[in-house]
Amino acid sequence: MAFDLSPSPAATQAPAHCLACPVQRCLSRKAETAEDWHRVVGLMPPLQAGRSKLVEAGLPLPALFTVRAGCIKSYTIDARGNEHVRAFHFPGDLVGLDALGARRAPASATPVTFSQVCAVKVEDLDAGIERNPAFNRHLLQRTREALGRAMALSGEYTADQRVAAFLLDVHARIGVGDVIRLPMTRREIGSYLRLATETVCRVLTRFEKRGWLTSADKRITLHYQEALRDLAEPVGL
Amino acid sequence: MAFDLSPSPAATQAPAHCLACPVQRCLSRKAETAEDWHRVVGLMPPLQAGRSKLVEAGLPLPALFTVRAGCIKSYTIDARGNEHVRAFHFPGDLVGLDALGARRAPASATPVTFSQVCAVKVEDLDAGIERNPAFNRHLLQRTREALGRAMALSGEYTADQRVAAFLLDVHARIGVGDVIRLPMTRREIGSYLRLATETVCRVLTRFEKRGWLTSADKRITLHYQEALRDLAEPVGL
DNA sequence: CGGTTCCTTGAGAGAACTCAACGTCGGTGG
DNA sequence: CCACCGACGTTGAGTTCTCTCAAGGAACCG
Repeated sequence: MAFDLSPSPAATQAPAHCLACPVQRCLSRKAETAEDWHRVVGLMPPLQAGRSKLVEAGLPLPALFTVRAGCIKSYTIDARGNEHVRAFHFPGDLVGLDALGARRAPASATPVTFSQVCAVKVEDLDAGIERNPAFNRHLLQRTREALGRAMALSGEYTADQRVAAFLLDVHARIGVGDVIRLPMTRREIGSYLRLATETVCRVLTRFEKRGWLTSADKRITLHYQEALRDLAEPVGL
Repeated sequence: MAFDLSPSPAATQAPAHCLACPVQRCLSRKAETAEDWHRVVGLMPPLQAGRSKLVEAGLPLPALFTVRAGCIKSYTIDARGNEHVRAFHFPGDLVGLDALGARRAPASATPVTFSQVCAVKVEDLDAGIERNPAFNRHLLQRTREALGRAMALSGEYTADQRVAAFLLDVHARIGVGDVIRLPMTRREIGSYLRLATETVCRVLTRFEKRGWLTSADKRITLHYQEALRDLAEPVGL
């Protein structure tokens, strides 16, 4: 279902920060009344990398967040103190879906880079769920998408396939032309893809030697997406 | 949230096959009217292993299914013709959540063994969503659970950890005393856990040599769950 | 500037895979 | 009735991919 870009009847009731919001795919678009608008869209102060937690694993979910700018990661810390990145959330994505309705959040969430998010308090969301079927479908849809992504990633793939799929996915979501500005470190990428940091490096070097891309730290330029696509195809992200 | 076992106001409106249903956790328990009961619960003829598909990958989801007896597997076939099991569904589980709201189902579903399921047509489900918020919460909750399971499994674990977690999970769901009657083959277990068939065998043999269990083909008897639990703990299924 | 974190490359180790072989079981057809 | 076939389960041997350990250079921050 493509997103409806035509002006909604509620457009005139939108808060000022919504009118200037770069994100098109947002929970707020499902709001039907001015009351709902302000319930649903609470712009939060800018977030610095790693300075705050939106969600704390083990505690109840305080709110559901829509990323407006930047990048948020969901992660867990295992018994040995190692971090495991579960997801990267880019503008338009919802943070907290994995905890919605659960007593305790399964993962923490924190900004990877300078970020801005909108928050919907869980109480308000529950109220919205009761009354607005469009909210429901939106949430169910997004949760299903997250499930699909997790399923795809849980498959049995080589390091090359994983990295290729990751690059294409990130490119599709925040790429500008052929260029990707990666917000996260190699270690975080490796944690997300279940690869050692060194393996991520080696794969990138390998791709670069083949002329498929140019890697300058966090700036990746894709030269030959077809090759990456051939590799990543089985992953089906 | 523990399931409410007290007679619901709708109990007298239940179809005959519901009164005799062994499954307690079912979409039907959310029905509020006689109309909903029959909309939601359509008992299907018994299914033989591998003889039919409930869901066909690539096609729209025809209905959502609740497993009443047996075991259903969700799976995909990759470009090389290899099967990848995404999930095993036991009595009480919903089949098709990963396709709900999507144009095309991401995975097929077929019985692993002699099974019985109830079906809710997608149209009826949508109607239910509009009117009954309890449906929604149920669906969202189940989808979130599936997401949690996928996330847990997508982690980076050893073969021993995976198999231990799998055995405990299956035991919790369909175990009788210390005994598990596995409905699926070693190949299917390996496909689900992203391990070679031989590796699954070797791990089971290893566990048996340590006295943790007795493995006689599809019949597994757990002797020392603590040891398995210690291994599986990081997986957090 | 030090100190820390990140990125990169090399060398060796280990876990799981592939290939191969064999016994068992259940179904099928001569 | 039984021989045959295919699928399944198990075990062994060798290989391969990724990890771990180690080290050096670059970038960033206080």
